[in-house]
Amino acid sequence: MANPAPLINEQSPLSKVRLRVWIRLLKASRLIEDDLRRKMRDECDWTLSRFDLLAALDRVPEGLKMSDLSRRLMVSNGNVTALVDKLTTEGLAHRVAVPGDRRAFLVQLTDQGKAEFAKTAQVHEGWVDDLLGSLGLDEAEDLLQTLGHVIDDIETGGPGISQPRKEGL
Amino acid sequence: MANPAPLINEQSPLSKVRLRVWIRLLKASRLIEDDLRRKMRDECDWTLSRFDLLAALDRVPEGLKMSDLSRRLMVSNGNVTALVDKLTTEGLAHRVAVPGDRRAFLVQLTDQGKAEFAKTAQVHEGWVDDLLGSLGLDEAEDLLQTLGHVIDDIETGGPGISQPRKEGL
DNA sequence: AATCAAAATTTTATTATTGAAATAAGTTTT
DNA sequence: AAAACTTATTTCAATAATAAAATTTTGATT
Repeated sequence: MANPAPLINEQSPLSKVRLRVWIRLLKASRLIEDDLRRKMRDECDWTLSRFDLLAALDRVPEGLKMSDLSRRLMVSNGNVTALVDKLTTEGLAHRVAVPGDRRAFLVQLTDQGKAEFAKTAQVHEGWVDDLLGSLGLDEAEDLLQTLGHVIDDIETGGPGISQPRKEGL
Repeated sequence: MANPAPLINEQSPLSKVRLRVWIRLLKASRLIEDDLRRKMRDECDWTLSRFDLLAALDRVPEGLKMSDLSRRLMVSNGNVTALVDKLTTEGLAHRVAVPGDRRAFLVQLTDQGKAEFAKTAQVHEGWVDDLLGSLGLDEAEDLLQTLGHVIDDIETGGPGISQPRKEGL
């Protein structure tokens, strides 16, 4: 009655709705990210990548390997190398040897790094709170859950594995 | 009105939840975008920017000005120039004069451009449908609505205007 | 041990994007 | 109609990110 949902989803409403979701998700994300990036630059003279890197390190006091950082931040290895190098010369982070593996090391925040991050993180949280000001608690929690499902689905079943979905196209 | 919302939101749970929402939104967005970018490159030999540009043009048959494209795609003017130049030399788009304003022109798709976009758009929709496969219709529609609110709020009340929020800090 | 493949990081060359200055056309003010 | 703005686009130099190759170390197999 309401929706006879065709089995062939080539033209199904659902795939169109999902497409619109993606477009809107991307737009929201860019809108927020661009604004945060601009504020970071103008008001703190930081790049957003730098903030993200410090945020990742701040959450794991024992430190993270380069490859962990690369994976978590979803940026290339070379990029992490350059970022960590810069933070190191500025005294915000340092590399410490991993006992038993001379290839790798852990990147940790210095005390100065922790302190500077703490300051900026507070300001950053305020910006985000402003930008997402339209979200009430319930709405925010729903969103959190839905996005969580999407992420899990992509990370587990998703891209690399590509289970067969349909025969024709 | 409806929300007793503490005036000091510095440590309020809500701002923390919003921060988590932002982090998750960004993660989902990157996960999807990276995957689409990779597939575009590997399977179609297209950049994602190219696809986005064609998509914008496809929706507006009468054509769009460079500045419109720049605004819609949220990329710089110079970037649009370069992209349109490339599409033009490949015969997918062309510039047509705007009567009455010799500064501007409209960028339109050529027939070839429309045809090639149509093909790729179909494939693209399939990828998105897969990536967002965890979203049912209801969930997708909720998400659509919530993201719509977020976007509207940012675009109208948001960044440029910056009504005073707090004195301290 | 000697060899080989995998893992962790760095280096490199290339590409994409930006932001700012430059050019040019249109609009408003005086 | 001159001067001063604003808008539309392009050019250009600098930045940031990537992908791929190179280095070094580890772990496993023979």
